[in-house]
Amino acid sequence: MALLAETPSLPPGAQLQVWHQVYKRGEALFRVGEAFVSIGILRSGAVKTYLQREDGSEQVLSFLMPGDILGLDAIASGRHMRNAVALDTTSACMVPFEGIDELCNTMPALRREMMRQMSLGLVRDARIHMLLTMRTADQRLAAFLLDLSRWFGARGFSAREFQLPMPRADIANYLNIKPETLSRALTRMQNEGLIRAERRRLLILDPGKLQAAADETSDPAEWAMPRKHVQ
Amino acid sequence: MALLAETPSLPPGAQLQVWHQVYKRGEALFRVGEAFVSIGILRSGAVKTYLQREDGSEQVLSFLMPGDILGLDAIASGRHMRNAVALDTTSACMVPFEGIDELCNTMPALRREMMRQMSLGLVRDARIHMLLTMRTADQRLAAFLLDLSRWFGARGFSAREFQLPMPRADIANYLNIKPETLSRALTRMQNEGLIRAERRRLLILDPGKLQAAADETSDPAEWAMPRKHVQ
DNA sequence: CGTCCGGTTGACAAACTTCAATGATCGTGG
DNA sequence: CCACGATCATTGAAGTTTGTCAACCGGACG
Repeated sequence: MALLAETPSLPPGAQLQVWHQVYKRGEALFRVGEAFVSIGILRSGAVKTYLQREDGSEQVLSFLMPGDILGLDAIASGRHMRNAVALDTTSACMVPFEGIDELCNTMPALRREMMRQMSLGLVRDARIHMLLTMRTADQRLAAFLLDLSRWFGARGFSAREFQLPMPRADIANYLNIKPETLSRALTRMQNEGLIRAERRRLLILDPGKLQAAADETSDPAEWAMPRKHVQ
Repeated sequence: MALLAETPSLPPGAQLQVWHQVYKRGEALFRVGEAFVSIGILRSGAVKTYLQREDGSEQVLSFLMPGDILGLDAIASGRHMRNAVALDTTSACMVPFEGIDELCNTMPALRREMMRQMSLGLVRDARIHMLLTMRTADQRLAAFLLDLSRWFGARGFSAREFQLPMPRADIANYLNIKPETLSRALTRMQNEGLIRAERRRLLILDPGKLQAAADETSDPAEWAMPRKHVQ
């Protein structure tokens, strides 16, 4: 998000107080209910966001990687709507929303970029929805690994070999399965030669088969084919 | 969304070409890939949005009710990112996004309202995420019915008795269960006196128990209690 | 009045969770 | 430097939930 990342090309008289902040593994960037003062752009490291259930268990909502923006869902209420903690040493660029809001009045480009980012957030959430509703744990895992792979690939890193930024428990929680199920799915994929996973190192041996595993359908013919009216 | 709903209080010289449109059950408001020209505010009826999977099956992403806004996720790419079809006779107020975008430059209040709406969309998606990751089909169903109930209640309708705007198959798809499972869950809840469901009419007999069913936890003690660093 | 579609029910199979135990790795303090 | 405990990950066996297949029912509609 170039427009938020730097301060050049600001109209004369405008200023945006921006600062960097570093978080150690486990530190909270913000918590549910906290007043919303600034959004953050992740610079390095990784972050997970999550909510607490009534029964006390937690639900991981998203993993954020460098370039991602935190806190946009807090705009409506002025309070943060989810917890965000660093999964590792993480640095973020914090920008007071007050200032952004002001600048949006005089900088149409910034306003459009903000809206674009929020729109992207909605698209991403739909993507997560599709991920969560895949039939089997293996499918979800395959799709998740491919997502990560593409993320790294798109940024010039190896799409074949990378470090998982989060522990198994968080991946399992995110995919809505138990860690045991995740572990079994991983070993299955290893035995079939799709991947190699040891600790946090992940090696994708056969991207094609991994994609096939993500797309796999139980039934050959139709499934829940859109009914009438679809033409 | 008052600011988008009417055209009064526009600055002199501004105009927003707004029109109403009526869709019959099954008609598409828009489809994936279509150029994004206008957002829609649902006036009456109900809409579902969905995406097609690689295997041809569909995944319902959301149900929209009067007051909800359609198409905000299309801003980033300029193309619609999901299909939207009317679940019943539906009227929507269509507003060209071009015009909104222009007006945002001169109407800070409109800009803020747009951002607020998108932010609300992000919050809602997180809510769906929490719904989808509930443990059992019964929990998801209970939570879903309560959501509907609150929606009606908040708008002056009966929170106890209302019409389900969508068929069973769509509810099941949305909750990521099979229609058979949904049917069984419904009969279970009827047998326990929580609800009464026949055809599309839903009667909530015991809201307290229904809420309890949604919150139910298998294990008494801890589950996935947030680990360290949570203080 | 028969057909079609949406919904329900039963029996069985598959996927996932639960409980329990073991192993590996890592940071910390003796 | 090593030992220790804690965390993280893996595995097995048994239990629960959900999916699958097939049949059936009843209202809507032509």
